[in-house]
Amino acid sequence: MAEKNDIFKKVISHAKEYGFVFPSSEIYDGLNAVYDYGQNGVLLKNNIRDYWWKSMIQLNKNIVGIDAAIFMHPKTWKASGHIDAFNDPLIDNKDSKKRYRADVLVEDYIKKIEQKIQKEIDKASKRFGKDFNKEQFTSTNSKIINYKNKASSITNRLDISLKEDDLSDLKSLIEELEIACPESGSRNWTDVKQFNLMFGTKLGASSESSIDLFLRPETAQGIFVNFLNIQKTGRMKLPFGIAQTGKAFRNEIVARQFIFRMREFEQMEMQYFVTPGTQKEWYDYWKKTRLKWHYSLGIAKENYRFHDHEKLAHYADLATDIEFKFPFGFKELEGIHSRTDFDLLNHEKLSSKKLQYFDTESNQRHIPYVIETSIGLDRMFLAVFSSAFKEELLEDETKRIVLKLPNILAPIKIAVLPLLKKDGLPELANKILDELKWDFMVSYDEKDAVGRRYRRQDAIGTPYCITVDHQSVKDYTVTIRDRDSMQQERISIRGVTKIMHEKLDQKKWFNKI
RNA sequence: GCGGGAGUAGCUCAGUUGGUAGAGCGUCAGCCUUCCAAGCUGAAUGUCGCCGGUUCGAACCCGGUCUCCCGCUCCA
Repeated sequence: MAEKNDIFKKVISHAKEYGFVFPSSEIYDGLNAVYDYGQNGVLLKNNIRDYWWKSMIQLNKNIVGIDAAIFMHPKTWKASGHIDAFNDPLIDNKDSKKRYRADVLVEDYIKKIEQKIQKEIDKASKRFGKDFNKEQFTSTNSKIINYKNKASSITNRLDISLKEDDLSDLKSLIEELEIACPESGSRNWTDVKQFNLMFGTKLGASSESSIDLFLRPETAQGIFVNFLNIQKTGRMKLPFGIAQTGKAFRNEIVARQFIFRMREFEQMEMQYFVTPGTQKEWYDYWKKTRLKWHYSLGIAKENYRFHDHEKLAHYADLATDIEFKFPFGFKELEGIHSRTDFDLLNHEKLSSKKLQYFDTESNQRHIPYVIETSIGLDRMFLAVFSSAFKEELLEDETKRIVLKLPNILAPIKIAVLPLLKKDGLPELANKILDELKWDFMVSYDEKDAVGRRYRRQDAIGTPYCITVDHQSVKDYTVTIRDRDSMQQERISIRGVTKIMHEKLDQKKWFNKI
């Protein structure tokens, strides 16, 4: 564990030292769980996004992309269930240090009363046998009437205090009912605190005319509200997908582990709309397809695993996570959910607009079912970055720190290095740079011994270094050095662009998906 | 949110019982070198996380606060 922790620390340091990730507003001591991507980080992040985008949209005839706004109509979050589900009153027990949802504690108490009622019914049923009339018994037995009254008055009070956000009454309720911590039996509670996982903001500059908004906690809803627009203007037929990437915001209670759980983060989501009844087969299809996408990057397969959900979210009928072995253990990287018609159905109810698909074969209208694939871009960044980070011991026992990034994701593809800073080598190197820069992200470096420059490129994961030496000036050839093997080959300068295209061929990667 | 650990140069860290800072690597300028870090010369860089207190004097002691890592909790 200490060793794991060690590697994670090194990964974080490396990310900063080489311009990948910085704490946000660092000169002001940073901001909790907010990070900025640096000059190399932004390239890596863009490349990951691009690899995902192309695999979804460019390579699939029936998937299109959109870019929906971060601000959405407030009703969106009512329909999506986030207003209810992302809004929890929490209470801590001071003795056991355990945290509970205050409303759940009360609900559990009500359940216990219901169990008592059931017990009375069972007892009576046994006693009276065939003659037992449940209706009559429950409506006349004074014990049960008392229980029922108590339960319903608690339920009422809970509903009112939740509706009116009366947190102090919620606490009074817990105290009056003498609810104890299930773990420790202690009744030493903190005040109830409201945790709203959605960030609130206001639309409109003046305070009278402004309305309350939320920053989106997921990008998916931007797709659902545009479902009809896209289906109609794009003449889309089921099954079809809509994909988008973009920022989402969650006010996490605890945000930690570097860029793994941030309050502002980027999602890459695709909603696949299917005919009801076919969701299971498409769920299986996307499970397989998404795992193949991950495998295509060449990161060792044992770093991935599925984790099927037993407890399903309010909208799902099937759900799984693709988990990745981060330096701190296996954690969720991507979610694949069968979301049923939950979202479209609710948007239809709240907007009073029909969000249905007309199936010309069956001549019937229906709300499509949805399979969602949702991956965190920042998590993917961390997965790629941490698994690429290697400290190698070379044969001569010197240490080499190298980022073995998949070529297609590397921030800089090629570094052009004149062996010496004289004899016309820099001039020739710059000529090569000027040719390559139109096709590739290229960097140039002439400072220090060439071996040191190779190491600098290794540290940011540059797959190829082109070195211009004295022979280059004579016969117009250069050497290409491979990051992973550290081997060199000599090629003609005339064919350099073509050869680099072959070496960095995108198809090689996409064909594995 | 609770508990534990930590914050000194870009990175890793040292700093003796309080006397206002150092090293290695890196960076920059130059020299030398035709191919895998650590050759030579020179240089820059820190309000010792921040605020306050104690003291003649604080990187060091005390209080608060911010940030990071770990455990618990939470994570539609």
